[in-house]
Amino acid sequence: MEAAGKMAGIFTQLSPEYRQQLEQIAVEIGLKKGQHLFAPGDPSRGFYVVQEGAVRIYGMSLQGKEITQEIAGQGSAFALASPFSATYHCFAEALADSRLYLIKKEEFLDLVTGDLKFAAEWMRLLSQMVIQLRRRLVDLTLRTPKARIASYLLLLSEMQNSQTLTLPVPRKELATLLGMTHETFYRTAKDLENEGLVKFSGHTAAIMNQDLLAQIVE
Amino acid sequence: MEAAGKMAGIFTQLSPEYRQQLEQIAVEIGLKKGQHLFAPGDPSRGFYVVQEGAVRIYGMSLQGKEITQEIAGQGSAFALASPFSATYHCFAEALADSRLYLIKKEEFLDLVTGDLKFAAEWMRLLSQMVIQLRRRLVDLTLRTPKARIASYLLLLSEMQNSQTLTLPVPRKELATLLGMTHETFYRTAKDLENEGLVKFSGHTAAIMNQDLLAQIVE
DNA sequence: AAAGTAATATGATTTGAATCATACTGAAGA
DNA sequence: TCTTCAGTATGATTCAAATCATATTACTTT
Repeated sequence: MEAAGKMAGIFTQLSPEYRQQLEQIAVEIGLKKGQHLFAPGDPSRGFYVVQEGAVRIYGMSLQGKEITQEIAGQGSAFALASPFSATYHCFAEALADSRLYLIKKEEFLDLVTGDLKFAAEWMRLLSQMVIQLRRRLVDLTLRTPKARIASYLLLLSEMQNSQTLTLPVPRKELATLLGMTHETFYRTAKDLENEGLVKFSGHTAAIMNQDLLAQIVE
Repeated sequence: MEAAGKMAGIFTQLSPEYRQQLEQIAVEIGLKKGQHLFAPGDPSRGFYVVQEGAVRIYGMSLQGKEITQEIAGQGSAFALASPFSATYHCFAEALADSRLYLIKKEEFLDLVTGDLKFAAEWMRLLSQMVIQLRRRLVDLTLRTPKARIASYLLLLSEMQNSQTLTLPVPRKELATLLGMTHETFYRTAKDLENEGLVKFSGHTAAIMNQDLLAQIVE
């Protein structure tokens, strides 16, 4: 497993102590780009941590429309709720050739249900996921595409602690994460550029005016 | 606290054993219709169980647009993630004169972090909340208003185990729960009526054609 | 019973984002 | 190197739902 500094997402908040315990039982898994790891209804094997590459978690309507729920890059964990569920409830697909750790549900449950402090940390972690998901729900339903993009850029800036951001995936993918079509994303991103707030270039983005960007979020 | 049969929502799944323990530490609280229980940023006191009445949990954009996240009726618990958080993150408002139980976070944490089985159940509960929230997110972004209404009616039917449903709140309120304006709700509901799938009347709804309704969801 | 308010209901209009269409660009593969 | 394909970019059009406006009906409350 990566050093804490390379961990991304909420999973970071777990104590090193317990991350080490998980490391003990982690099983390595390889995935080719485009390969699916699981789909709704598949029996849950456990949760995953991305060692290398990136995995997209998404839901789909029966008409085939998709919404990306999460993009798990290096160090991120996903399907964290699955050890307590019989099946997976969404799709997971490798966005690039990837190496993952699988933490098998049975072994994980043995650990977490046998250690009060570990359990307490895991409850905190799940609670934070609930709170973040609620926030996301409010964002997607109440905010404009422009505000969602601005908000996401500021989030990245905070996570990477820099005004120059490395986008975890092609911009095309960001669109579906932010609940819009890629056309809308490109157009709106261009608007932000024209207003001098950001500058996109390849898989990076530079925040030119943080204050104005924050204003758009509100 | 009510008998298990009167409990609604995910909280029901907690063992009676632990519900009893919570009952020991529950503090009764009264709320007048329209009164606010908490707002984003307020220090979290713990979570609540509705004994009588109904509470609406909602988020708000800075422009004042609202999205109802949850309507907690008799027997439902809300703010279940709050014991692990310093503050509340949304609004809670009484939809009617209500009596609630407050389960204070400190006492709850003492209980849950001191009993491995209780902790395990609570982790399962939080995991299910995560899964349900994800499903809701997919629904709100991918499904049409019509499908969302149909889906909700079927959910109610399942929960109440009947084709004749008691709506927990005025239809007006359901609209914001389902992520649409009340105008859209009334119109779309009327469409469903005209197609002979449901029949609304006051605070009840009758499912006339379950199969067709299920077809619309898909 | 009257008055006032909240909920239900619908019509007309606007609008923001999806959709459809097409083109350009740059990276990866043959 | 040439080809192919994925990603980026924009224009034109459509469309569903929000918004604005206004009634009507059903509850409270006095």
